[in-house]
Amino acid sequence: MSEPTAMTGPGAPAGRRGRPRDAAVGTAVIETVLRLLEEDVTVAELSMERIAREAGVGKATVYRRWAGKEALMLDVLRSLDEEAGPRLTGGSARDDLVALLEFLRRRGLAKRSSAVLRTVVAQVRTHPRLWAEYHDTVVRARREAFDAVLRRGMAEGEIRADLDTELLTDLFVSPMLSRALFHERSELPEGLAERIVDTLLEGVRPAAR
Amino acid sequence: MSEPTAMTGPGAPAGRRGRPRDAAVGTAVIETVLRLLEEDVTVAELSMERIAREAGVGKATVYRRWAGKEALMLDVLRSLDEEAGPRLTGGSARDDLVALLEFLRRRGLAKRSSAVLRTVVAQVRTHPRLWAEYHDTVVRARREAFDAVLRRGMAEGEIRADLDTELLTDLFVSPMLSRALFHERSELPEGLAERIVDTLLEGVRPAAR
Amino acid sequence: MSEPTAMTGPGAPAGRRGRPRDAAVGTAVIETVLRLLEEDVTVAELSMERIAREAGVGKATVYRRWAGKEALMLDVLRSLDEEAGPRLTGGSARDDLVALLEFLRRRGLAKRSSAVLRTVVAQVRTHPRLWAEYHDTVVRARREAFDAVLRRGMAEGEIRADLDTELLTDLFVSPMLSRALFHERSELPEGLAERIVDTLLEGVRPAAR
Amino acid sequence: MSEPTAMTGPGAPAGRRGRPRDAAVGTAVIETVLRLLEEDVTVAELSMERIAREAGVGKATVYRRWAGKEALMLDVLRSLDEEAGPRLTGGSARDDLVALLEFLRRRGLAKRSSAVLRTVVAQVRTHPRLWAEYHDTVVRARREAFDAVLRRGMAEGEIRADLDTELLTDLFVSPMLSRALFHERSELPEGLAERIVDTLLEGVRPAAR
DNA sequence: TCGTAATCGAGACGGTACGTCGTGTCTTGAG
DNA sequence: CTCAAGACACGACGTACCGTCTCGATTACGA
Repeated sequence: MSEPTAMTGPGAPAGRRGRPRDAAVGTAVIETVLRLLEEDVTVAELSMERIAREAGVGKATVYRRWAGKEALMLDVLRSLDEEAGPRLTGGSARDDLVALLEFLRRRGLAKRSSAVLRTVVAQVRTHPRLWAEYHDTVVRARREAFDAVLRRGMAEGEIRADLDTELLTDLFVSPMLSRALFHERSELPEGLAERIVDTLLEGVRPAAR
Repeated sequence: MSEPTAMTGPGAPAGRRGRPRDAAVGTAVIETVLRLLEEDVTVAELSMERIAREAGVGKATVYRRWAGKEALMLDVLRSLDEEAGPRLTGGSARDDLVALLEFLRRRGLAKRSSAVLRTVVAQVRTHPRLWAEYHDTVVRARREAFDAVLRRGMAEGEIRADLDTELLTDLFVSPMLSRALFHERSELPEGLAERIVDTLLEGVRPAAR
Repeated sequence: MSEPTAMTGPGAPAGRRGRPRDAAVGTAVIETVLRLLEEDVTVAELSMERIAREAGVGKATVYRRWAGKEALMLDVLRSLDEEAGPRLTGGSARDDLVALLEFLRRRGLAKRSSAVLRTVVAQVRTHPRLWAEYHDTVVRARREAFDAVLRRGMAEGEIRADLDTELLTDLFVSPMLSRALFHERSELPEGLAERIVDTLLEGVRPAAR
Repeated sequence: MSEPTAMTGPGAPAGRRGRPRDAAVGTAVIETVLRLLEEDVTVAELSMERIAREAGVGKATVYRRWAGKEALMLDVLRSLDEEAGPRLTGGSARDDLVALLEFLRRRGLAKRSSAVLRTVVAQVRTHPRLWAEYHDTVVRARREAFDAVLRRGMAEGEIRADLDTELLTDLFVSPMLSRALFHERSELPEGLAERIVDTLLEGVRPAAR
């Protein structure tokens, strides 16, 4: 996990004296949340009370690390994005775009990730401060990866240079994201990444052009 | 509003004996929720208790019509989609697609709709059954409108006929939707609909064509 | 039943026009309460809602006749005292006192009466106006019967004339009443009336006198 | 107060881990009930909600100690019987009987006790299990005190030895109790205890003896 | 080797909301 | 005007969580 939210995370808060924080506690809590979400526990049924109970941890201990349920959820969300992003070939922009989308598709398919994404994102979304924080770290990084690939593609003549990369990123990312967040897993079939990228590259207007 | 949730809405439930339900109650409740959301009341502060109190309605009366907060939110959500969809010119597919997206953009800009969309969607999203219900009514209708326009465009040679309309719909809709749900209002500038449609039509690959 | 409480009872209220009251309704309600009490339904579980439901009667109809649960209970209570009191021999005062107490004992034994007495009295007790009303009708009549017998006994030299009949009535009645109201049915054995009366007559101080 | 009801009272429940119960809470609640009853608050107006609010205590905290309103009332009732019973002279049985009854009379006169007795007894009475519990503790103790005095009186020839002490206890206690519970305070005049005891000792039959 | 100090699990605490039920009133259509 | 049915505003019920607060026990660091 990166740096936790407000109270600082599992490690000791600084150079204090006294019993140091047990790093295992932070892990146990986040793992418990993930486990419960995998077991189809609704986010609405996910009370701090229950999380602490199932993690075998005191409630105060949880609040010592996170300011509230949403702050905890933010860290849960971030824990998913710790895995290294996709390796980019550095070859054609088309292949890199496919790789980036394929990464999103695979994450949407993984039971763990998908459960979290589908429910937790909705929760964090409703807390402006936390959403901003999530956006600034995870989302921004993802967009910047796209941005970089797109700019390189423009430079190398593979992508039209007269287009806004912000808009382009949305055109590529949002179809995959919307399926991962709002649809069934069955709507993330193999080859989807390629189809999205290629359709966008070719355009929807027929041949004749 | 279409047919309400489970307990059936403001109208009489089935039998006809006894005092009939007061249709004004259903309206008052939904209007109250919309008002509170416009007043920047957090979803967390939106208790059934408060809704009933501010609507001047008994709590039991609310529960007589909706099974819970989320079911109520579903109807609130549906109430937003009652407004007539966009008039389609029946002219070029391109113009109809723009019209459909422009409708979404305008709704995302409207204070009322936007506040509700951002928060209520999050609530309904966490309840699979309700989300499915929302999807089956509102979302499906929207997708079918796109589907119809796309098929007509294919028939008339304006759209490539070798593409899956499901995927195409996602390509057109999700960029606009994702901005409405996840970004700031400032990211729904005028002309966005045209830019999305035209970029998709032309394709992202440069020149040669 | 004597005259009901406030709204006047089962008969039509006076010389009104319109559909006359159904006398069967009043009966049905009181019978239903008695039946439920016999079935060991606590008085706390006895809601107006349930009474009306089980009597197959509209709630408003009940409220048209009684001002509330306690007023209804008062009438239920009174319905028990409609049975003719004990036949007094007019012979010795001792035998009449025994007869009066024996009547109370038998009523305390009867399942129906006992259930009502044990629970309903407690309820009515907490409503000063209703208690006064009950006292003025049922209780006063009982005390006056004792009073008459005692005065006759005094006149005929069977009872000490230097005692207050109010106090004497309490001495005779309250032991039986307290067992009927607060103890088990098993504590109302045959012969209890005689033992109370005779002990009181003889006195508790030993022989020597 | 003796041992509270079911959940056990103000003290810790069993285990020893966790924050111990605050003894002040139990006291505050019972005192609040007594205060409200003294302020002529009807038993119907005595909601758990209000008790908790006025005691400045969380509702859950009340329910942690008492299973319901009636169980709480039982403890309120018991709190009245904590005051030391009357000092018995150990002299004549007659004087001890007077002292015991005089104690009951005074309690019936005290505003606090009287208000509680009249209303709380009614509540507890309607719950067989709680009434039994009250009976087994408070009432039994009172009866045993009478029983002891009576047996001593019998042994010393002051009381007829051929009588059942159970019945005798009822003969002495119930007249005073019935006035305390069912009559006005004015019917507990000074000297009442003596009159009851002496009348019972002498007997009601005149002269001849 | 001792405090001193922050940690831990446990669980009580004052609140607030939950969803249900009962109260007494009302509003239907039928008689 | 009555009736059964049942909706209505209100408010209490008993439960569950929230975030805070003690407890006793544990575990480091600095004196």
